[in-house]
Amino acid sequence: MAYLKPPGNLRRMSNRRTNPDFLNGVPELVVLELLSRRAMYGYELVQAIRERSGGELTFGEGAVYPLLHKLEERGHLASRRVPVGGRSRVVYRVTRPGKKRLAETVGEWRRIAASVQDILQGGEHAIAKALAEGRIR
Amino acid sequence: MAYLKPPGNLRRMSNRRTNPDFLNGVPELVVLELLSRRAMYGYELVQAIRERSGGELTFGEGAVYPLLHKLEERGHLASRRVPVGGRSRVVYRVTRPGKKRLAETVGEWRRIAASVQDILQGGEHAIAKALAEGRIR
DNA sequence: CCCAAATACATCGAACCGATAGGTATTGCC
DNA sequence: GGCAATACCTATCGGTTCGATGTATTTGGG
Repeated sequence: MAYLKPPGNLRRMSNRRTNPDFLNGVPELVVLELLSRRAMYGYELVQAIRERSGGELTFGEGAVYPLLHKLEERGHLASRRVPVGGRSRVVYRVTRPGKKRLAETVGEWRRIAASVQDILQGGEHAIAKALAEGRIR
Repeated sequence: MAYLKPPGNLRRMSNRRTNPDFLNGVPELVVLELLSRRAMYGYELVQAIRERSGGELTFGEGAVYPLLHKLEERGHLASRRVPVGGRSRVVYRVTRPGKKRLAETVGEWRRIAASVQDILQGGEHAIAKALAEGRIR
């Protein structure tokens, strides 16, 4: 069954069904961050993301499971099967390379978020800073 | 000619060439924001984005021009040709619907950025806030 | 004891988006 | 003339998210 967004939230106005604005790369960042604190299985992760973001971020299973597989392939995650009452859970944890990747990703996010913030505030200080550092001339 | 990122920045480790992380929707947001302050032509906009973001955001012509056309098609921008010394510039300004769109986009950005920030800081207050507002249970 | 709901895993394709690479043409400077 | 900078534009490619869909087990209400 599909997970509905909380009732208060209006659906994205354009009837877009893919790649919503600003969410590119966010699932990976969030998954790595949450798993770096505690090993979890896929379904648990889906719930955790929604709860942790106060319902703002809701990545369904269709987004999370393929991502977990991809991250494991790349060596950023490792999994082990845990039998729980006749049912089998696949629990993921972040590997050392995964933690490195997470650190890089967080840095990238912060830099971009700061840049966008600067532009939205019409700030001139970004320009002054860049000039001082010789990044632009 | 392609625009190179500043020398200090390490290139994205995976040899990705398209749709880098976290930049989805950002070009549109930035273009609307900058044009809402001052009408500009395409080439000018490309420079302005780089300068305003201190070299962090560099959207080349190949990203900006198609975006301008798309936004004009949707009625968010209007253009007029201005001949300048035998050369012709296409100057864009934000329409009223465009300003509405900008406001919505800024709101969306802020909400998502705040959510990601919360998760990165391991904050529990997002959960408490959502509980108080009944967004999750 | 039956059935609905929740749990748990998983795949696939549609639609979309940014950027590289390519192209044309003019202007100004040395 | 040669070259950089200005100014515009498009085709195409790779990569991404998410809805739809499917299977199977456990739990709880009546």
